[in-house]
Amino acid sequence: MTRVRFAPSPTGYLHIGGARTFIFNWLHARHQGGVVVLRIDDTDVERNTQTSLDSIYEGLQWLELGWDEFYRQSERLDLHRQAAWAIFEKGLAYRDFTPASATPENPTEGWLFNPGMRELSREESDRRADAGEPFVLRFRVPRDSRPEVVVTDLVYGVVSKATGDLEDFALLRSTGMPTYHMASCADDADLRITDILRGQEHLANTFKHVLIFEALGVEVPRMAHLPLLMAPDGAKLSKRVHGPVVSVTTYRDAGFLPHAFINFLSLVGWSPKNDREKLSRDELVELFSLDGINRSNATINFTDEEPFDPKALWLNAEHLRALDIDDLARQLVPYAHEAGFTNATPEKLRAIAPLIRERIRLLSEVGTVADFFFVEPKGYDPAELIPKKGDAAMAAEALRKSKEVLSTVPAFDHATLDEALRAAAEELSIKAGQMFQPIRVAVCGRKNSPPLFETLEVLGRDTVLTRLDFALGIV
RNA sequence: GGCGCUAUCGUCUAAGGGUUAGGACGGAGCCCUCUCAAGGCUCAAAUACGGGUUCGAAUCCCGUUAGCGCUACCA
Repeated sequence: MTRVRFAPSPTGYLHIGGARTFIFNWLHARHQGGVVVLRIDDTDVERNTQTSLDSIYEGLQWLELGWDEFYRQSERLDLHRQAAWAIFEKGLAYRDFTPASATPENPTEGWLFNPGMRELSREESDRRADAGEPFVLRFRVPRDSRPEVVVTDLVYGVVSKATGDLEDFALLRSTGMPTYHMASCADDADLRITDILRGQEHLANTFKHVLIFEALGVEVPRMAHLPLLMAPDGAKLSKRVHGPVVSVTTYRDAGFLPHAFINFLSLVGWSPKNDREKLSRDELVELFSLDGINRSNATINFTDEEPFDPKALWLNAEHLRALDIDDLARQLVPYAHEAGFTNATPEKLRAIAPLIRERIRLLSEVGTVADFFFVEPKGYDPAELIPKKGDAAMAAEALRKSKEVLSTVPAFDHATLDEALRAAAEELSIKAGQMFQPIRVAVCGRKNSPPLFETLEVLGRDTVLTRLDFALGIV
């Protein structure tokens, strides 16, 4: 049984890199019919915050992928400590009494261990510990008996590191708290994690982890490291320097569909190798394979002006267009309210949805694309009313004529409107387009809009006539 | 500095010894059209650099350069 885990630490917001790691884990597990474990790696008490934890839940819940088991490392500290001391008992770890301030002597030089501590006798070590002297528990890297540590990564292939280049890393801090390496491996072993998919920044840590797993006497899980997500400036994505664009909730708030967002992220660093781009969640589960994962970092393409990767936008638009009208209308409701359209009822949105479905890339764009369905367009420049190759007089004439026609037309539907308005244009000896533009601007407040007749139909005769009057007054 | 990893159009990627180096987004143009979209068609756009190996290299090897990561009692 495949068991994977996603192990965020609540020291920051859930950003899209973390989300992608979760997605890949989820996809991998579901593809194999396995189990997804969510584990909060909160052993760094100093930096943990509740808001980070909330942000992680919020982001993860929005993805609608779910998980099967849940753990918090802070509730499993005894397990981690027991594991660490088991390693110590086997002689594979030792107490280091060097004060913390003295350890990082010179970070630019290869530090391996603090002098004198490795070879402390068990008796002396116990004695000093009993006397209350603080210490960290360090792993005793077997540099003499073993030339290198070899890992076969499912993405990066065989990678190895000389033990002579591996420092004696800490297992337990002087506070007794486990380090990330210790807690992570003890938990992975205890939770019987079979496949570890995580960011490539952990590739170098993997050698240490292999040593820990071996010391624990457990099988080393399969490893698959994922290429990192970078910002266009070449730096790793970070909330501090790149702003809210890296936060999952930003995508949610802008009106991404969760499965479109998942679709986008799944395609960065991974390829189904069949030129497919728009993929449903089920298709992703079926197609997902570690073979398709890349080894090089990928850049998310955003700018200050456009915070979302154009491809993410396009994919979202694709998924939006694939939604059925009722579903789309339902999803639009909160965004219409957010835009300030207090009169945006589900019924009205249901009527508008077909008109904007192919014109929005984000659900929030209902606010800019469909505004005139909810508020009177009055701020436009009267010059906009003037049709191409026409003048103000032509605009006024077209407006007057359309008012006359629209107030008497027998039905207010597409076919009737189409026929009546075209006939009116002919009567005035102007082109249909010259007839339509003043109406469009009067009714929508701008030159770009959904198709005119459908728009008029949704707006209704009274509203349309009122707006034509207003336009006539300013033209 | 040491160690590890990586390098194909602007971006995401396919091709893993033999292809006119393919697709997608974005860009440009044309068509469709009541505007805007959507849709259709077309075009521009890449194997980091230098050496090998080979009949043949984007692909294998070495070097250079660049980027990223690790080098903590952070994760």
